[in-house]
Amino acid sequence: MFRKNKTLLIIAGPTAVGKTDLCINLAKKFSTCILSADSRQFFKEINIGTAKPTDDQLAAAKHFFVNNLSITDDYDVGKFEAEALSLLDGLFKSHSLVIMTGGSGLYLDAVAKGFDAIPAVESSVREELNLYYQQNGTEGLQAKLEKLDPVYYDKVDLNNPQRLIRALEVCIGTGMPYSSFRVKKEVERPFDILKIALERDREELYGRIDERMEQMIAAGLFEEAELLYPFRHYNALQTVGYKEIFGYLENQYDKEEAVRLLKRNSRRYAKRQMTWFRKDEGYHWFHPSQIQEIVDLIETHRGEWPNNPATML
RNA sequence: GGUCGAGUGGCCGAGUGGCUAGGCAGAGGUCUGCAAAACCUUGUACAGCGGUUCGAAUCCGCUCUCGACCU
Repeated sequence: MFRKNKTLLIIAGPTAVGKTDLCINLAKKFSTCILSADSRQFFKEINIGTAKPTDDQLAAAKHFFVNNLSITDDYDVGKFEAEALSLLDGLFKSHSLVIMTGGSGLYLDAVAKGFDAIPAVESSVREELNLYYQQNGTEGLQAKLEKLDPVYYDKVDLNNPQRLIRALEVCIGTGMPYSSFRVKKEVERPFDILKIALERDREELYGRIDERMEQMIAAGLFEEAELLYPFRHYNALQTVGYKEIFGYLENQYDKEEAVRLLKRNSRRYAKRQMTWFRKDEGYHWFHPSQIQEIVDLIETHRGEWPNNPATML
């Protein structure tokens, strides 16, 4: 077995499954760093509700893409893909193994599988489309798309305004049908990729989610959300953990209901994440406690065997 | 022992003879630049038995369970 000297280890998994602890252990064991692929931990202003690594954890292993953006920044997966690739390029000069972890399936896939190259479109196009949507509804968007890109029109979820708007902004911004860019070809990365996904029993996971939400609340989640209230319209704050509290601050419901929604929406989020990871057959599944099995898999995968198998456990 | 009331899917809850109530929770899924987002799908449930009827969750009887009151 040949030794793979540039391996990107992906650790995926639903929220609260235990990715952070496991990754820090692995980072220490393999003397490497962690690249976060979490679409909310980027933002330095939102802390408690995103379950970011603690200061101690951040100190225990070098992290990238945590607290690197402000909620007022415009950001998207495309940018993340480019930045992550260029960062990895540098990291692989000094590390043979780098860990990427996170719960954002799309972000993980962007790095692992690649995205079609679609020209950037000015944000004003989207703003106009959002306005058009407000005035003409989903039907209006559908009608536009049917004219501009009948091929994609047949494929999209016609009820999903976000999908419709994205396709339209590309059509309008580039003058070419969105479908003409969607070749969906998986790219070959200049490094090897090993994909691991973490799972726990549904009840166990939900129990952890509820418990962690209580901890977040005790740590001041409501207070943090209140401070961020003026920024609630930023995309970064359209997120589980904050939007439920904004509703409470607007007196749409009481605090008890806000807590219920916080927990419920976190559970649902976890469910969606699992749906995403499940359909990807490239993942090796483990319970977070199976660290030894995970280490074994990594070492086997890289063709590296421990000098003395007796010390492994 | 008697009188009265109630018994609807995991929970709440409408429905008084024929038309999928609904909500909550849950489950499954979609996904290429807002993704912790957005969107889709999803339960013949009427306590049991028998009867009336072309047709019953809805009417009648009995049984069971729960509750209230009475003795």
